[in-house]
Amino acid sequence: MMQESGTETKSNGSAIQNGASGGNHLLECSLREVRSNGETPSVEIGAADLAHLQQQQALQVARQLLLQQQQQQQQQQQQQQQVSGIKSPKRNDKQPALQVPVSVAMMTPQVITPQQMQQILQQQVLTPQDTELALHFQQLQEFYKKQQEQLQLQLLQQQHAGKQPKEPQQQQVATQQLAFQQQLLQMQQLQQQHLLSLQRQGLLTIQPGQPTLPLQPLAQGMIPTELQQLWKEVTSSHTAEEAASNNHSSLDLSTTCVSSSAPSKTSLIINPHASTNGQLSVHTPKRESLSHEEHSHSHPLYGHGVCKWPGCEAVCEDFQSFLKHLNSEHALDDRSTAQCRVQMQVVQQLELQLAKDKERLQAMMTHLHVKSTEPKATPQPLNLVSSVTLSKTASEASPQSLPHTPTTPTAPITPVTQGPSVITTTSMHNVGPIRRRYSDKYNVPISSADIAQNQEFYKNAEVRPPFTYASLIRQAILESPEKQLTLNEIYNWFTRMFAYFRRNAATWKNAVRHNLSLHKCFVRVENVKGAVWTVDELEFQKRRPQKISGNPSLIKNIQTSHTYCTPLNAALQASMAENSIPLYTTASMGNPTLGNLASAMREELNGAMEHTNSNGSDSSPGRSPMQAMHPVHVKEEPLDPDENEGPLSLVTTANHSPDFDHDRDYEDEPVNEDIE
DNA sequence: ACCGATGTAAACAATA
DNA sequence: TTATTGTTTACATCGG
Repeated sequence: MMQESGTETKSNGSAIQNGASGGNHLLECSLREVRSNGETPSVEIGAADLAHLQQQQALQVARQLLLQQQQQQQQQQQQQQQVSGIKSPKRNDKQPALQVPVSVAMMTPQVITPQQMQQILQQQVLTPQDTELALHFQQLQEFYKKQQEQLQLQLLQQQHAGKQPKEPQQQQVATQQLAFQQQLLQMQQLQQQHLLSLQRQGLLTIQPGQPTLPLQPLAQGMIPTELQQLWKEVTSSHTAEEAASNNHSSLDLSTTCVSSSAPSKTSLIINPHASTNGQLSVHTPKRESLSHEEHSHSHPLYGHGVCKWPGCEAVCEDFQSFLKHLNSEHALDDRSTAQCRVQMQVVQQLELQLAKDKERLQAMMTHLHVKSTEPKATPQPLNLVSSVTLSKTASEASPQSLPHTPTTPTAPITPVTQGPSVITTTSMHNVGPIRRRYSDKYNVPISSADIAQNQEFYKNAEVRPPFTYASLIRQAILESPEKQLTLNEIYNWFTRMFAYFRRNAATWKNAVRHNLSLHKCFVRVENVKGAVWTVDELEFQKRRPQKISGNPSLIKNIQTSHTYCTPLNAALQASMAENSIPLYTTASMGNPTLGNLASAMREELNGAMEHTNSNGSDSSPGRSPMQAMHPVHVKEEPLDPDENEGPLSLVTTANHSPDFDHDRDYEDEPVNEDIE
């Protein structure tokens, strides 16, 4: 089982990495840019709204055009059937596959209106954390916008080129449709990746009670049955076509080849009325190319010398050749129409998904906003970490009460790990333990919006804290009044402070023990009650001297500085800005009661900010360590019942309050309970 | 490529 | 006997 998990993790991780190099990159970069520039998300979103609205309108027009065209084709088909009666069964089967999705896509304009989005964003006073959420929402929107833009351009291009008759190029149809299918999958992956990034940043949290993954609907439910059927047919016909014309590239089709080898096969793929449209293919650069030229080489369908028509990737030396290629190879025909239909399906589904995500976002923002303003008057339990200002909310009572999206109660926002948690729920079962690396910390915005909020965040969201076990253990010990804790008390601290550690107890407890034994900085001291663990600060500081070796003075500063959060935050922001790391702004870093945070955070960030002037504060024992926490990622636990540890009712500490009895509940929680 | 830090898994022993 | 605690080893991953 373990080996399986490990393997899964590895492969998953690589998959994610590969995906990270995809189209999302630009979006993420731009987002970072926005952040670094300090632009307000509201402005950005407002601009995006306008663009979105325009695109919606254009898209709607395009849809109508296509719809009309399709209707015309349907009529022609009926006429043709009546006259000739020559129809292959497959062809008939194909017809609905191509048309039904179109009608669906056209008739159900389920798009997110800018008004809706703005409503969401304006409904609440944006806290820094909300701002971050808004940014991510914008990021999502940008992604979908690009999708729609591409579709729109395709439609427009077809509209112009459609007046030119064209010859069916069935082989190309098959090939390109297959490639288009791949492109669709790629788009899904992009969305998955995007959602992954959201989740990795803690904006989407694990919700054990919700089975559905964000992307699951996209990969499964989101794909209409008709579309799947179309794909199947495309795939099968592609195979047939390959056998028939394997000597020809998809873009190097001769009329002879098409007419001799593909007629019956193409009928499986494309609308048989293509030839009845009365459109003759004239490979003439059209006037519309002028409009394209206006865009110069920024044509959405052209980039890096390659045609970006879905599934095409034909090499075009220059823009002119691209335009020729576009007009000749992607004229208005059944193939292009079908591709547009598929693309519309894609866009439609993406819109639907966006709507769902938007709802989630709204719920999240509402939840966070409410929580941030939520009165926190609940009496604090007296225990070893009683000094930590903990606000106990109802949601803390049980991991089951984690934030839920009201709109998708059955669709859990999957904790995203480095693995493929966004793929399918079933695949997640095998996702092995994820590794927390420094890079994770860097890539994740620092959620320092509010210490209390962060605490709440990690206490309620099963997001892995971006700290090493050693740092967390140390923090737990330092927070205790006597700077010493039993192992079980350390356990309790973990489960109390992090929802993430309320599951998979066997794993992380083993890690805790392992760290305690491994690191010299943890000293076991025999006590009356047994053994307690203490921290040897010198040893701890010596752990990674190389991290700040570049500037020895930093060590001094770190070890001696008692400036609290604000300077540290400034340093963090500066460093993050230098590293183009998106980060939250700090809302309450200045809270002196939170001074201790730094110790844990600093340890984790030192390595990342070697070049940063360390204004970090020293730890202030007895205070919260959570001054800055980065939602990194959430690990998807393997579904091994053996992972469950029995209730740890060993809390012998007198300070242990009944309020924390739920710690046991966490440990009782089945590891796989949240999955699905 | 190597090494250190880290995380995970597991075996094993001591102890309550 | 069982669970907990503690130690140790092995392996994988990542970044320097």
